[in-house]
Amino acid sequence: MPYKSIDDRLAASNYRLTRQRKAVLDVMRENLSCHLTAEEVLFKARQKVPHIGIATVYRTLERLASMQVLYKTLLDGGKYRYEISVQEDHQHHHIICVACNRIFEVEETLLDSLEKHLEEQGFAIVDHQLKIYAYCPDCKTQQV
Amino acid sequence: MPYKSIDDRLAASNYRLTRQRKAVLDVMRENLSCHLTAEEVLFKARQKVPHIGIATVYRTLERLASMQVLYKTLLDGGKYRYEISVQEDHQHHHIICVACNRIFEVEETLLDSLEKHLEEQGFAIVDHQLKIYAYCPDCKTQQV
DNA sequence: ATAAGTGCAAAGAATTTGCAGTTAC
DNA sequence: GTAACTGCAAATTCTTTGCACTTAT
Repeated sequence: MPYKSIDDRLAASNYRLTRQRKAVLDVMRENLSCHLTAEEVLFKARQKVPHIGIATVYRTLERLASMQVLYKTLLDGGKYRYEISVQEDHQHHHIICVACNRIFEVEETLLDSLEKHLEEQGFAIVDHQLKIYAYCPDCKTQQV
Repeated sequence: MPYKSIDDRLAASNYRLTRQRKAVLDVMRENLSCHLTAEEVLFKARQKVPHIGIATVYRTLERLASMQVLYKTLLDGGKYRYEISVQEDHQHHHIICVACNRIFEVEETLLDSLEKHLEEQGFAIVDHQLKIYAYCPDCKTQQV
């Protein structure tokens, strides 16, 4: 299993563990299945390091994403969102509630047959991402 | 079949068919399975109406998307892309080549069982979208 | 000691908006 | 005739970058 821990990946890339970077990383670790925007990360990180700036947050998120420590995605609304990537394989399948905008995760199992089909057509699949727009159970109930 | 033609949808919404809007709509009709950015639409539309401005293009695309005439999506790179929606049900499943950036369409068939599963959990699904990142057959062949 | 990282503010890129003039109906 | 639409330019929003100062190693 070629999975490397986050700490291994950090150590392998002459990455200085500053207070700011630790704060960002801690925020991401404390919000395991959240899909945070840079601004949300900023506010949470400021509870740890009050003077951290948005540029540092962006730079840190960008760097962590390029190291595969975070997964960066453009789910909706024109803002990037970041999520910690605890497993090697991606499983970024989301249900976005069209009423409350909460984001739910779907477990991955189902795209294997499609992938097989496409590989037969000559594609070499690298990654995939599924977005489902729906009313979540709470919002569905609240509708008349 | 509750499908309404584009013209019906336009007529039903006191929509004035200006030269600019006709140009944008024609561009979209002439690029059936393309996923154009606003800027790409602008340049193509200027071949028909030279003085059309980017604001008009955005306003028209936005309006057509809200009428379900176009499908608006954020595929990659932080820009919205627009595609004409010729069928009632959405089938916006794309393969994005990670080498040449071309976008391929996948026919839809496979997410039914997943939807059934989620509906049982209390979700009411509105739409879904699948992105697959891959090397396309051409680029795969060109790799050593 | 010094290369890397930070915060600020300014720059960029994509999109939206205000407004005075224009046009489809 | 008039409400809707247009083009321009300015404003917004999100993200990136330049630079002088600071800090982890």
